[in-house]
Amino acid sequence: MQPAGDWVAAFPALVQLDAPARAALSAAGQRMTLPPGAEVFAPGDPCRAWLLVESGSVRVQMTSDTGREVVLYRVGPTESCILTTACLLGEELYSATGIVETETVGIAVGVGAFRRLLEDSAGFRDLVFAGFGRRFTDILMRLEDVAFHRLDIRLARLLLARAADGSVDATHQDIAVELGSVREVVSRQLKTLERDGLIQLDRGRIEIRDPAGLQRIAAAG
Amino acid sequence: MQPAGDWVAAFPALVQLDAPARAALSAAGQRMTLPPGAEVFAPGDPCRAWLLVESGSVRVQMTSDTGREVVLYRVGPTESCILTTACLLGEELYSATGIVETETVGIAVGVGAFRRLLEDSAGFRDLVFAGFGRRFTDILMRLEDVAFHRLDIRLARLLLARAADGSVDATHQDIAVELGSVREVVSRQLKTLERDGLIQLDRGRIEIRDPAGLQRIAAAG
DNA sequence: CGCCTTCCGTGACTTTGTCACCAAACGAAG
DNA sequence: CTTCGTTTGGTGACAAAGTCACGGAAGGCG
Repeated sequence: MQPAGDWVAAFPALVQLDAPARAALSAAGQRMTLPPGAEVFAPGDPCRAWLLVESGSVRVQMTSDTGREVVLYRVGPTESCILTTACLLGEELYSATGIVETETVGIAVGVGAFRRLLEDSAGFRDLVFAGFGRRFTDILMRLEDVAFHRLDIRLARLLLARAADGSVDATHQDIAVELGSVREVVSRQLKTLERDGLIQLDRGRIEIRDPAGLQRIAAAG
Repeated sequence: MQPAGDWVAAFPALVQLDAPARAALSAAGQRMTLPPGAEVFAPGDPCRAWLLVESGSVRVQMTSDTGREVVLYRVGPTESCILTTACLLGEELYSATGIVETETVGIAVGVGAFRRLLEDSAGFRDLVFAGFGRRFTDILMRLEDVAFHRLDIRLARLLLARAADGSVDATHQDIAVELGSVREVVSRQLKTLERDGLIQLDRGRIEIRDPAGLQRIAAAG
């Protein structure tokens, strides 16, 4: 726990808040650091607090009864988790899992304080709901992707999006979860891309050899 | 347009509103009747008003670039459309289509009045956001369904859910859109169910012959 | 009745998912 | 360094679902 105003001041997103709201956030927010792999919430959990990420990244994914998984979205710095907001507002239980990806510093605001802030601060309301609206569209895109788009196209797009320095660090399983598919299929697709000279496979890593070629595949859908 | 308070009084969901909010809603809301088939909004449209259904039903569905469609949810009496709320809050464009199913009487509240009501009325905020939270979970369920559940199971469930009086009035195409699949596949599955004596097919209609048998299939996943 | 539109059935083929194994690469313990 | 268990990746055989291309049957309507 930090002195009041310390972490609040560090949030660009919070400058729009009026003084009383910032003070209330400081007082009510519990600041915490979570290690990679930590489970922030799981399906069936009641929602006890509104969550705001200061630094790091939390991955939110859904698991089916058959064990298959799909990544819904990630919560990055200055963002809040739409599922948490939805659960708080609708008084529902979590229906997905939140997993810390990189060490994350986050603020937890208890239900009571969250509701009070929503009541009292127009700035806080904007903060909460603007993000909400934008994330909702993201989820719909994800639904469209999984339901309608071919896997090779989505795979090519993911590789391009993730290829920070010409390579992607991820296992085939990681990628399958990202796309809502399964390892075997992803492995085969990657093997084909390798045979065609577009990428080169290593254990836990994929080197991009022909970005333009991947672009061509990605643009096909 | 009705006299102030007329239609507002008819809404069970609105009793929680305080007098000023009800007056504001009465003044700002545009009451309108829409025929079946009317398009309430389409992808790319800007969101000009918050929508509330008084009677009837609006189907919200997403269309992919390849022409495939999937029903996201329906908006029934006393409900509002989560996508509209999300677009208003996030200042985004519509990403789906809203189509009137049965003749619908609805209230449209302009953006300005919507924002003012959100600011001024705690009751209105509750009204808007409680529904929002619940619908969001529905969408996640839909995503899980489309991504992970077998079609025969989802089909059996749909038939049972829709079999009001022992039969379902829908074309195979209707059902395919409902499930996010395609007509040919649905036709084949239905044919199999008919061969197994679980249903009987007519043009635009499906008679349920063995609900227990369908239950067994539906329970398998 | 003839004509047109909608709805349904089906074969052939592609893509994706499931199941069952195996092998290579890695890492921790001895 | 070797052993051994775990993680990761590869592959064949098959099932489920989607795509493409038809063609035919049922209804509506002049």
